[in-house]
Amino acid sequence: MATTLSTCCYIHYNSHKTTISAQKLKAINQNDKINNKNCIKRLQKRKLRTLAKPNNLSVSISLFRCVESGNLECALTLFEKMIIRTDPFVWNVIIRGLTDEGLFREAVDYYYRMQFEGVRGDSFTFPFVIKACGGLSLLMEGGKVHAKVTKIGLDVDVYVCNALIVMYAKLGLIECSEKIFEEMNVKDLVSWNSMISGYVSAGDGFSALTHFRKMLALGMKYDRFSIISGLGACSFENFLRSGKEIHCQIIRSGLGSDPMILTSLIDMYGKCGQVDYSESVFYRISGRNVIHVNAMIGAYVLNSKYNESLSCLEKMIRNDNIVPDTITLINLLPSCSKLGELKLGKSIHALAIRRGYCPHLVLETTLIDMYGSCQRVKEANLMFIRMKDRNLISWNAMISAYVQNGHGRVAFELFHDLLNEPFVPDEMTITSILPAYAEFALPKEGKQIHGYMTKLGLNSNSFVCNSLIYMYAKCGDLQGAKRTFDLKSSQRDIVSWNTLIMGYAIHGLGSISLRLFSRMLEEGVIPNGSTFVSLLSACSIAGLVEESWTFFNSMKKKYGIDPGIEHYGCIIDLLGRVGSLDQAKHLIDEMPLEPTARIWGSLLAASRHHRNIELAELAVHKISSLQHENTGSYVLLSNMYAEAGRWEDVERINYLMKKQGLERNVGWTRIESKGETCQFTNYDQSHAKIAIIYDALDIILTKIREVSNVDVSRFKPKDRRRQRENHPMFHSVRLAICFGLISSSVGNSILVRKNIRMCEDCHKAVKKISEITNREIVVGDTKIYHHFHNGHCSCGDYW
DNA sequence: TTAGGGTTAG
Repeated sequence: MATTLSTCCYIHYNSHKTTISAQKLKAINQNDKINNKNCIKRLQKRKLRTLAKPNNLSVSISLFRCVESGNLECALTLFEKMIIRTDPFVWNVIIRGLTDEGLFREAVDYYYRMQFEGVRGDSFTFPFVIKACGGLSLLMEGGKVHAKVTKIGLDVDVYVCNALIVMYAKLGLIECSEKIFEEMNVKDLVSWNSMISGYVSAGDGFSALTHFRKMLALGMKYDRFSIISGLGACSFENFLRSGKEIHCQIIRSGLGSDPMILTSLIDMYGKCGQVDYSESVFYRISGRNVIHVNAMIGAYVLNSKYNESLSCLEKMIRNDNIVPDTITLINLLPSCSKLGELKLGKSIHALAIRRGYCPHLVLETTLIDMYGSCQRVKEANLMFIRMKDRNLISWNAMISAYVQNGHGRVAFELFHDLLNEPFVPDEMTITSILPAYAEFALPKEGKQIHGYMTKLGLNSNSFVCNSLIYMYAKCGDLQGAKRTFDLKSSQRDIVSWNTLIMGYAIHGLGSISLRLFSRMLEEGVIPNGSTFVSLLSACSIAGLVEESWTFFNSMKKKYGIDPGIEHYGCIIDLLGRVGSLDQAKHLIDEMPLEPTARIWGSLLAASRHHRNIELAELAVHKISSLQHENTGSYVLLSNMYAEAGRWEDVERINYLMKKQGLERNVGWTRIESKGETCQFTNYDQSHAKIAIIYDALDIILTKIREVSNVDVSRFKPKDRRRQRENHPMFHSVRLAICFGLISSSVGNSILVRKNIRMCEDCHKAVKKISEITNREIVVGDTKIYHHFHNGHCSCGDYW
């Protein structure tokens, strides 16, 4: 359609010059509000008297009828066939038709063509053209049109001014709207409504409400649009009291059954956190429509009542014959994400396709989010790839889906692709990608992304600030985390405290975590469930057994917090650490919550540490039955089998993995040296200084062999070969550490990062290296940081 | 023939 219209615009660019007086026609209707029928009659009457070409009149009428009935193609065909187009009326009808259809570019093109053909725009032309400029989001066009109306003296016309108020608000220039509004000599109801709604769309609910009240104080008569904007202002600012006042006003003024107002009321109460009030409005509506249902579902979702949102739709389909539309699906999908209802999410996707709702930018973005939340990153990616249009939010959703599912490296690649797109990353992009940096990056890279954020002016938001604290801690730069925490005191919240407590925890500095907790209480910050996850992790990693139990028991007693699955996870880690495997298994069986893959993962780690293959097999089986991504647990079990020389079982696991399409992650270790980041894989030969690295490794190998527990001689010859192939002697972590040793000054500490957990043999070896070289060696894996010093590790040999 | 309008993604 758009192409056809554009073609029409340009093919007939040079048409005939004006012969009909525009002023005459303008005079006909200038002050009248007439309906279609009257207009046609009047046109016929007047034109029969004044126009020399009655044929042109009938075309004008037909053209108008076409636009009125929505047949724009027909109107355009008629328009192009007109020999004389000097009457602004026909241009106005066409421009209006295009604007109403959302074809803003074409509408503006016709306006320029009108000028080209020497037809002057009138007070009817400009409101349409200004609306089209607002729709195009082009300040340049809008500004030119504004200059034009000022030049020809139409800047005093109420309709023109009202259109300008709306246009500037849409362009994000609310100050310009304000200026026009203030300078208007005569303001009508639409002027007030446009200004109030402009403030709401600019996110300034306070000014919107002030103007709403001012309008009432001036004795202006308000209408449904004033009310809708007023309620929008209350929703935006969480002004429940004002919302309730407007609700009373609605009832007093007899607007209580207006369907649009009822929708806004449901929405306002939902956004003010009063879903009960939303329900009360909703269930009193007679003749509910799909928009009411959508607003109610939105209110449920916003207030975390996901099951209620699903049953609401079910009831409405059954009792009110409501047919879900695109927005119903968009509102419902977050419930699938939060409840992990992948099956329902897929059904919604299928329904959207069947009903022809796709392609739809928002719907598809919500589907990416749903698939990402339900750990279906492949489906999310497929959705993303197939999208016809993408915006920054869809890119962010895809980056977030990768990060959430542990695909940090792909997320990095996508983030870099995004930098080549015409989008500027926003706070959400940064909070989405920062965990990927946290997962893999080193301090210098962490600082680089922080610098980039500062350049974009994106580090003042509390979400971003907390992500930064986490990222620094996870990059191994605890000082950076602490510095961000101290500097951002104005954006600091409970999440900042929890994050820093967790930051020290993952570095095995549990005692500092505990001191921070005390300071947090002194500052009057009340702990929440996540605080205890951080604290219990701190105790567990640092081996503070007694403290762990004290905190766990105080949660309910002292703070009224019911232990969640994460808290049980920390206690199971702790029981694993002290070797109480039976107790850990017993706790899993007896706890009041359904065990998750993470819980079984804790038991698996404990089983690995205490060489309990039977329990490890059970844990892996449970993880598989939860349909959780299973690569890590299979690899761990496979390694246990290998350590025990059970190669048939290793083969079986490999077969299982292959059957399920799972691939072992290629292990690597990264290190920063003299401004550069180097990455090593096992048995790596690619580094420029690899010969010196292997020489250095040779020198310390003799010492390392003393602590290695891999006794090749106890295997059969065939197994011995395989054992040698899997020997950790040249594992990436050792190569990276040796590179660190030869490229840094004696005494300096060495920091490396791994993408998978350290094997036991390397852990023993690095302890020994720290002793013989008298260096502090810090190794960060996906879970914690190991600080090796003088033959000991901060993890207490449990990770 | 003109202006303002309900529910929509992280």
